[in-house]
Amino acid sequence: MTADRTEISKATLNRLPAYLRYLYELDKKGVQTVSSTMIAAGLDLNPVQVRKDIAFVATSPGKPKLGYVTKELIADLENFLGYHNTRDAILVGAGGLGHAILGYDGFAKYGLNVTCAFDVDPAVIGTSINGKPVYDMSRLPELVKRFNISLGIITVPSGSAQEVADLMVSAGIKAIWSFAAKHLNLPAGVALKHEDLAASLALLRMQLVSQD
Amino acid sequence: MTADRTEISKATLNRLPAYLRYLYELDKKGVQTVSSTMIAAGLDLNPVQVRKDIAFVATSPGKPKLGYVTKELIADLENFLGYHNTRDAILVGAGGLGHAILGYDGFAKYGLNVTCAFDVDPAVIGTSINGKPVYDMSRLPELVKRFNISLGIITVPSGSAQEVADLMVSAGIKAIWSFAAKHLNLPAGVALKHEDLAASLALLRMQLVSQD
DNA sequence: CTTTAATCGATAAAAATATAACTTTTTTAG
DNA sequence: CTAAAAAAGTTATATTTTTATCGATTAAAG
Repeated sequence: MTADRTEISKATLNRLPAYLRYLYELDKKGVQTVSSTMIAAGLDLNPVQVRKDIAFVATSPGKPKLGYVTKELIADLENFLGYHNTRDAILVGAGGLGHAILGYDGFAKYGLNVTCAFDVDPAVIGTSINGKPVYDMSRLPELVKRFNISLGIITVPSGSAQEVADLMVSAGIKAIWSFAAKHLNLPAGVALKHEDLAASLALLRMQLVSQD
Repeated sequence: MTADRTEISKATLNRLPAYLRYLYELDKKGVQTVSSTMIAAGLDLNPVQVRKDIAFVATSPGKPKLGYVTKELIADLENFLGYHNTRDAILVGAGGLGHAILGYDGFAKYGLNVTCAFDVDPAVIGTSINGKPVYDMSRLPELVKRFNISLGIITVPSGSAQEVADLMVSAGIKAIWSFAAKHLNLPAGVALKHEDLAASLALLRMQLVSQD
């Protein structure tokens, strides 16, 4: 195990970006120091939970009665989340969703740089979306290797998702962010994050139904 | 509480759509019965977990040595997840992501019908995306009330997300699906599902980094 | 300078979730 | 017709995650 002390929990990691966003807001308002109580109140969380989460990432301890120095905590979070350390990624599937992702420049802030896209549709191959070229799928292995890309985004229909994933893996990609409604089978050592919109929707509906 | 026995867990609810998708595949291949072991193997899960999850939704019990009848289990899952019971929704923010969602007809399968969109940009107001009209934001309350819409999708920049959410709530919307990178403050009784792409990305990067 | 109230950090308890162990049932094979 | 195998169902244990408690610290107010 490469764990420094105790491994950071998945749940914590999911909350950190929300803290960071909240801190940006406070900083913009000129708030110098921020307490875990304040963050918890702003994000509807438990103060103790916030404090524990922060303990993982903060380099300097918080002061009683004041809390943490806003700018320092922001820096610590950004470092921890790797926002300063940009990674190149490719995207496969320049359809509706793929188009939207390529068109969104906000990921740069999170240290993600989508360099180009791939597709099989001759209508989009050769075009450029938001300055990012769309290549033929067959060129994927070559380009991934040449630029040493480690992250791939999948926005193809579920029918071809596994095929695309296999191609990515064989080209050397080490992490896949998939928006396809399909379970992907990947070898150990390749990280996967599956964005399951159907599941999200199910969760929301369930809350909705249980009200009336 | 309307809980039949023990309340269904959030984690379970997140897995059910994946089961359903897998069952569709098997059914298409002509597989008559399916065991929890088979599902678990296909989706890299624990068989007991699958069995417990299924116990929540299945109307008829599984048979030892055989498992569940594929078509029956599909029907049970679809019913449970409410896929047959379509809900109307509106979307606010006809930008890149909003455009992609409006253009995607796959949500119908999940019982979600996005009827129309709203925006403030004169360039898109009055146009139609995938057959869905885009109205001026000011008409939102009127239309939500007229058609008794209960679900709203937010795809606006984070700066205006809270404002949009407030408008939705005051118009009578009871569930919000937000893609904005911003914590929303909502009154009790309004359900919220926040799609935090930054958090997803953080999770993925962390796995990636811990490899090398 | 002393008191006060707020907050941190650490530890403990509780709740939720996942995994494992065991028992029962039913099909298939000998 | 009986034994073996496979899988469901149930109960128990372990793990993870959240929440609560307590003493120590310290900026701010009197």
